[in-house]
Amino acid sequence: MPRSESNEARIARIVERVRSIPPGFVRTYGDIEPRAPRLVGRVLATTHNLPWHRVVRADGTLTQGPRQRRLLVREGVRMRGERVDLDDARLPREL
DNA sequence: GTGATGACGGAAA
DNA sequence: CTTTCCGCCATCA
Repeated sequence: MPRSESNEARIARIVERVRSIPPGFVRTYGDIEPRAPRLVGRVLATTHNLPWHRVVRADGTLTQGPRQRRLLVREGVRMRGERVDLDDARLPREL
């Protein structure tokens, strides 16, 4: 089966979804791109000017350690120990 | 072309 | 709670 969607379109969609996360909230890699969460990581690592700290793992743990934690806390995101309280800060998936 | 890798997810033990 | 294993998709050596 050929790709039903170009790579650029997929990347653009990921970037858009990351950009649309408001301060004080987060989304998980899986919520952004269910079929390719690792691709989201690649985009965050290679694309500048993105609120990268608002993207966390599915279980609320952080990918970028203390640095990321500090930015989230500063925005008012509630934490449960070392992880984000997803019940409070997680946004619904986009349809 | 093949195989390893990564800012992941989820199930199983 | 932890570790292990496999699926996922684009990149890169």
